[in-house]
Amino acid sequence: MIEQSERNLNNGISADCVILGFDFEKIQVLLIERESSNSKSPEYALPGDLIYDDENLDQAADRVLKELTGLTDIFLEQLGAFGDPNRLNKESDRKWLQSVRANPDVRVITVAYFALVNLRSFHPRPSHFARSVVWKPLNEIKELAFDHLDILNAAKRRLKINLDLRPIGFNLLPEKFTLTQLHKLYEAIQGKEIDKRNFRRKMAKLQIVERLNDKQKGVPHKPSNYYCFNLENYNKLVEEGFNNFGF
Amino acid sequence: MIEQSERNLNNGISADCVILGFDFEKIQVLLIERESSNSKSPEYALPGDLIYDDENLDQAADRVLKELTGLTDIFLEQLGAFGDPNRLNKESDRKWLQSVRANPDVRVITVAYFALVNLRSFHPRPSHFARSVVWKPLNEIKELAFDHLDILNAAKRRLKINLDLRPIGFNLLPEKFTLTQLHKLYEAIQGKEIDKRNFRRKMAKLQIVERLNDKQKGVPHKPSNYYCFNLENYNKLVEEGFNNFGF
DNA sequence: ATAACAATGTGTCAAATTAACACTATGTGA
DNA sequence: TCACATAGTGTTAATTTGACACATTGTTAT
Repeated sequence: MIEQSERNLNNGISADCVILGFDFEKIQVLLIERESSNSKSPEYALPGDLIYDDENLDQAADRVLKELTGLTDIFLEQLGAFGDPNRLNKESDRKWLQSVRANPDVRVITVAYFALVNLRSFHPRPSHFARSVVWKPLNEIKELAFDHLDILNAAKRRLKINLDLRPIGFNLLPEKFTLTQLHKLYEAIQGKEIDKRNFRRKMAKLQIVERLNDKQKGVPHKPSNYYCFNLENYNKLVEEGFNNFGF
Repeated sequence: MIEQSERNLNNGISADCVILGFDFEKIQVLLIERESSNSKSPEYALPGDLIYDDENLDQAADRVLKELTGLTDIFLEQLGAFGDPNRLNKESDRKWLQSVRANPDVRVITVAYFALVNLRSFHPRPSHFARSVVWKPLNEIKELAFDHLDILNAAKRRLKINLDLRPIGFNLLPEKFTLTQLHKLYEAIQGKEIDKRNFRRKMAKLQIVERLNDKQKGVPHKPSNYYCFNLENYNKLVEEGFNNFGF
């Protein structure tokens, strides 16, 4: 049927990524910025690209992530498929597609992915699908292109659920981190305060963090001890069927 | 672009449904049966159909479910998108597609759905995509067409996770049921024994079941009391942010 | 040098939840 | 009326959770 030796884009399916990071204050999401056609404030969208006919969905998401961040081997999980037949109801979306796609009017289903990264470990770089890339605070985003706000909301839900099922927080932090940073991360994801002593007690009991012989330097207060994640103990817990990493 | 007045099938995307029921013994899944081309044992697949270009994904799943079961307003949730470019590696799959599809060789992405039904409330009926329909025990299925076994495994995981988040079990039971039936259902989903007294104590505390003035009749032992689900109390719990329906 | 500052790090107790465990009650059928 | 089969019920110990306040340690400013 298909008679072409070059790599073929599948015009009906795209992979979009919700890439989340944590700056020790708020959860941030990586968005691509496009110039507003009519001089309004800039418009944002999730990074994504059409998939090729010879790659599977996960590979397409990996590719988008790699092009944008340079990173591979990242926590990446499918969120689901999205795509109303009339998701192109915004005029600006239609115009933008016309500028970047060969067949702008074809119905596209997007398969959304959910990635967790340490945002200090790379500088996002533009790609053929993203001229300008920015981090934005997850909870302050009120508008996005297409149905991307729906996707973002699905990501928020997934983040919370995942946090109870496994300690995904570690994917958002650097290799060594302080308990306060981990604590703030849990609070940011759950959207509520967690008692400091109770938090530390539970972490101590789980034994999935390990105390390093290393402290913060140059902070104008008592320096915090660094910790790292203990993958081995985590795996043990999971084998035992443990599933309560939440609070 | 599209110049046709008739309803158009989108040849690249299908909706497949994992329809689960409970016979008070085991979790059952509704499969379509196709005659084995070479006289081996029959082959099974998940029910599904290509989507139309003017319907959204959820609507397509609703349609499949309705055609097969006659049911609407059913618990139905998206599982995710599946579809390797080379999912047609089995000869039998390719043959079967040739017999039912206009473009059997086009790459198809399938969006999988997850439905929970009371299997006593209907008799599954054949449809244009399903000549013969059967219930099979979920945990005894070792082989399915295409990548449908992957989808089934995703459904199993989702079922367990969902059970902790909300009392989905009630979707699998008739309106009135005994506590023993509910208990067995929880055991079937979790795949482990749950102490009878502890189970009943927790249900009593949650107040999401209501005792009816009605008993089993004609059973050769002490008749069990019937209960029904209390939606109001359940909603109250959810509003309070309760999320521990598990054991 | 020392005092003010700012964030780290630590323990106890009461309340709630969970896990483990065995016997009586009630209807049917022989 | 007795045997059978399943329904239905309570207690105790161990664990987990939630609420709560103060001493520690390094830096900086005086």
